[in-house]
Amino acid sequence: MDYYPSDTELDILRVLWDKQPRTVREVHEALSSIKDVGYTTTLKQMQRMLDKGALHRQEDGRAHLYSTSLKAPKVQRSLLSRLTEKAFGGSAMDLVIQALGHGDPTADELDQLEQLIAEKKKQQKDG
Amino acid sequence: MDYYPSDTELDILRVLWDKQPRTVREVHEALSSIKDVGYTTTLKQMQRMLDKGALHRQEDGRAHLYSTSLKAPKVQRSLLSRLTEKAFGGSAMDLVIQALGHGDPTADELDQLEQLIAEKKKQQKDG
DNA sequence: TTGACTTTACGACAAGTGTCGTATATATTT
DNA sequence: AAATATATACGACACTTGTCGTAAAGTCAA
Repeated sequence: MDYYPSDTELDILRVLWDKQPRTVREVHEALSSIKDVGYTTTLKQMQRMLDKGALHRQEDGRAHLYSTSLKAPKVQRSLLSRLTEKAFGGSAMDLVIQALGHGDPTADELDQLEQLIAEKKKQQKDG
Repeated sequence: MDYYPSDTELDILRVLWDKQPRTVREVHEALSSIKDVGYTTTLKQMQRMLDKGALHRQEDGRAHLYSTSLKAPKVQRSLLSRLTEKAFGGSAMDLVIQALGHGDPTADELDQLEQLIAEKKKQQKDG
């Protein structure tokens, strides 16, 4: 049911989330800047994602234009909940604390987070 | 270099983190409560983890006692940083916000988190 | 000692993943 | 038109993962 993209698939998804649609060449070039991989490797990976329904495409002359209809937040959430389940015994808070403890958040981010916490607390009081 | 346990490996690690050392039988029984899997499957999985160095073992009569020297927080951190990298474009804060937004934290947990944030802010001011 | 159990050791197999090489068709450039 | 470049389609291969089946060896009760 759920779809948990592999690391390489996520590389491709991130490129498309940044800008869609793109040709294989464009995706490949974006990937090249972060890792060394052959063009046909990227092509194959994208074709497999097409088969799975993670991508779709339209003709563009001799080439193809690929897009994804998967939404980043949704994919992120499913990956997070799997990790929460499997590595943190189901405790999302433990995960948050670990993630926060070893990151290097900016002041703005901390403020943003405080605000989110305040909202959560309010929700509890009200509902 | 880094070791990213698979989901099934994590199932086994969590059992051992809870109590060590254990025999294959014990681990298997713990796993049986959460999923339906054959004894030799668990055995094989543990043998593979032994090969990788994720587990070690000592004789105990005819059976073996398995343990892991991997520490939960360390494994959790490496999984988190991979996810941060691959699914959140490197932003740990985005991950935290997603994780928090869809969890259902208790008041205590929120307090704990606020305290952590306060510490972080203090660190910024001081250092 | 003969079964009945329990354990480990192996080998196997299907899926999925990461990576390419080659072939084929279609432009483009000389 | 011939050579060159570029796209897609395919097939292959090595590895990993999840799952078992079966064999072999050790243990224990009848």
